[in-house]
Amino acid sequence: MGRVTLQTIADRVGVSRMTVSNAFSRPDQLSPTLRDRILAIADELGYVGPDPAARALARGSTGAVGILLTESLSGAFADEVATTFLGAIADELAPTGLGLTLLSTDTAGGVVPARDVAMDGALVYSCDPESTAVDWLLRRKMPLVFIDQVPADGVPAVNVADRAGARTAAQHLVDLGHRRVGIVTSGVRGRHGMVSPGDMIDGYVGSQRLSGWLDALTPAGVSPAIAREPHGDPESGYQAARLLLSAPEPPTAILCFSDALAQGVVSAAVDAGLSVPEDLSVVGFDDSPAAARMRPPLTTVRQDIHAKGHAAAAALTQAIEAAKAGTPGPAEHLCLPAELIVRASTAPPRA
Amino acid sequence: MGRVTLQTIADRVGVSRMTVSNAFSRPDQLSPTLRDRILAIADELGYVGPDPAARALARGSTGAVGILLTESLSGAFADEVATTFLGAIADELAPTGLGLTLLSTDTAGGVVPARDVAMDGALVYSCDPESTAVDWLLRRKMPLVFIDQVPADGVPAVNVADRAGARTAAQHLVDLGHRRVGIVTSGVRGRHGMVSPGDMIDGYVGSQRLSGWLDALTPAGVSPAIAREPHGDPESGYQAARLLLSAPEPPTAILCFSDALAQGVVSAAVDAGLSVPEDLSVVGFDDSPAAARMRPPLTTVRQDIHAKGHAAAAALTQAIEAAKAGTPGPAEHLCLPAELIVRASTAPPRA
DNA sequence: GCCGTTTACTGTACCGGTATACAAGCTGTA
DNA sequence: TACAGCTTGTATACCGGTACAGTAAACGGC
Repeated sequence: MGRVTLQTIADRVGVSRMTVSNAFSRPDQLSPTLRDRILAIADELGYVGPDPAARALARGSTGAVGILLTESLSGAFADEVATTFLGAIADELAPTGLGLTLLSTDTAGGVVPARDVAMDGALVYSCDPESTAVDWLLRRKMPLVFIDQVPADGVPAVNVADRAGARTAAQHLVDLGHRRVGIVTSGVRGRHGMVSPGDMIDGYVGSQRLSGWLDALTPAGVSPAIAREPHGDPESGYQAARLLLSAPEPPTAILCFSDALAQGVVSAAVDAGLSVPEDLSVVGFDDSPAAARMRPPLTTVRQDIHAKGHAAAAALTQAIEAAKAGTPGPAEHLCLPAELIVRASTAPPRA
Repeated sequence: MGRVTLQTIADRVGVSRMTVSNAFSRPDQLSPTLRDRILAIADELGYVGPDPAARALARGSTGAVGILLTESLSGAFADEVATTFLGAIADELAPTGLGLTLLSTDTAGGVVPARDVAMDGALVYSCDPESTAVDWLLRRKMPLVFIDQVPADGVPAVNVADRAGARTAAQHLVDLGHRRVGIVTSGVRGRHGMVSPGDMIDGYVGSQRLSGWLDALTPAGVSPAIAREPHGDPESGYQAARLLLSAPEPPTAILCFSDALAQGVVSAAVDAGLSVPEDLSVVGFDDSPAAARMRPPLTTVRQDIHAKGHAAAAALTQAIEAAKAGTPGPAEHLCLPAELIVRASTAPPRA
């Protein structure tokens, strides 16, 4: 016995296949009695509903959107900011009934998800704009939204005022009187250890934040010592801080690329017998839930990740609608605010 | 101008549509020279590759598998254990070229992802087995793997020895001499605050761990005080611990459903002027990265989440292969070990 | 009682590919 | 020379639906 399709049911009920299709997809097109009869027989035959793949082909839309994440997916899942963002996206998408497909940039095996998976649109989150995966998405001309990426013409973008936020954070330290400032950052590619600004091959967010810090530090005559690790976990922050603190003239304050790194920095300071903020001020970035829980509570730059997710999801569904309707419309470039949250991990340097 | 399809290219090159299809999907079926010519013209026409939706219909396989997660997806993303698991799954799937589609159980809007999204198989992670979403998946007769769920006949399952692990943890406390033991757990549904075992409507994992704890406590004549919160974050652990510690005869040790809750429990103890482990022993569950970083480092029950992800992904790809080949094969029920890791958060009670 | 609407259903033509069997043109060899 | 055995390319028949343009009958207004 073959598979049960609309035709099987149609034959059995004695109506046309189209009527059965309508029974499932457009209930208002047939009489309730007939519909009930069809549904009953379909159920009896073990029919589950129109085949999604066939429907996708016929309708021209699959019920899913993709999301392209940085490098290895597991890296993204280890990052609290990324997972929070994903959660926000998922929440926004749920009521629309869209599924969210994680696209790996891994192209091994000859399969390229960005090219080979059916979807109605995609989010591109903090990816290398030169990567082949992004290129495929662009070539498919599907509705896209860039998040935390260098904005591109014709593609809606959602970003955060990273540069302004970073500048405010650095200015805060300058205002407190710090003149020896360290920076702890991370990134897989490029040099590690003590680096100079030119050594950094970071994504858009990384370079924006660095620019912001320098925007405030340079006019104040401060040239920061920068320690850079491959990863962004607390352990890496610990290592980077040790490097900075072992210098002949150690910094009195450290700006971190993330709250996770800042956690490690604080631990390193404590282990080195320094107290925060008296001996060392520490500033994080993102205002993750952990930031407020730290002791001392961490001064950091807050970004509203849920708002970012909301905006991204909205922009995507809107782009999909527009594409379906044939009305491209202009690609909006959104920029969400970033706000300095002063808590207890920063103070003036010891006299 | 319409869309570019295989036919467009075929007409332009002067070959049959099938040959163009082969140029993309089965390069060994035509001469390299012709293939190059076809590819060149396809590129010139802006053809991106075979349409995934059409290919899915014709081939009978989409390049994606689904994953059904507990309740709201954002809840899952806030849970470090779940995200680590997702990362592990994603990593396992990447080399196979399969995309991973997150299925929301949200059925609002008339769209049910579990029924309406095209996929080759699905993982069901810690879901209510009675939920309609799970039911749809079962009815679609698609290859499934149940993870952290009550195993079902005919469906491959991956579980952890939660009960045995919990028993070992509770036994550890009993052996140390504790006789007043508290339990901190969480779950959205059911009663909250101080509860008795019967009040808990928890998932499989929750009830397994509880059973394990009781397996060791009951024979020792210990009947634990149980505090239950809706959520599983540190803040909830804090609240639950306050409840337990404010009792007339507060516990000398607390067993927690997760490391995240344990973090809050430790904070609450510290804030109450108790030192861990001298005044209060605390045991977590999962051995998340944070457990070893806590101070004191947390005694906990370790489960290998990467192994779980690996096993689940392997079971699913295997089930998909089997289904494709028409060889159902028996559904294996795997159970991964759980191991007590004794660190510094447990000690004998004060004399 | 006539005519314009609505309701309920059907027929046909796709959506954009892939599997499979088959035909034609070479090659090698007995 | 004749025949088996590749290599290349083609023709046909689906995969399982949906859109859209009918058509026939029931409905309603005057």
